Amino acid sequence: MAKESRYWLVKTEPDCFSIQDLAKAPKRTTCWSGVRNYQARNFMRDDMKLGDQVLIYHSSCNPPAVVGVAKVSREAYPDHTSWDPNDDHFDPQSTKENPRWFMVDLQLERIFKEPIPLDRLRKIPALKDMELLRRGSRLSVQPVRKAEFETIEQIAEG
DNA sequence: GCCAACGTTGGC
DNA sequence: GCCAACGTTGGC
Repeated sequence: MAKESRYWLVKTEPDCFSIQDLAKAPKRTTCWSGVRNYQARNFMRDDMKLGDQVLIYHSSCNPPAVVGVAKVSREAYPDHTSWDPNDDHFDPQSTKENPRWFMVDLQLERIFKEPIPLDRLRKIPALKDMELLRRGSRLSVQPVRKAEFETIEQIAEG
């Protein structure tokens, strides 16, 4: 499924980096650094392609919600924050010769007029199999099915 | 390769 | 702040 996915969802804590921060970034673009989970890394490194659409999700906030859409503007390259001893995401086992962690660049497409909160997503039958809604789901980069993406877009457009 | 201990995520 | 669920680590 991941191999064919052209739609994704990434989580971010808005206290740390929000979609509004992305809107203010140069070229409305950011490198998605700091992912330190192998499954999430593999999706970024192996499967995310230029132009793929990415739902932005705000987590650890009230309410947690899907807040907008970005697109992949650069495919995977090594996450340099893993080499910086002063960075929170430093990993001494990642080297420039053999990088362990990767990231993509994301460019903002649009911010939803109304964020779609988690409890609302849970009530939508078409989304019942979303990874995000799975009990205990913690993946910070995850594939989204086309139909799920389109359902969310329709809701966001009112 | 098993699994207990530990650390992290993230909703509530 | 709590805690369930999950991922990683490391001893054996």
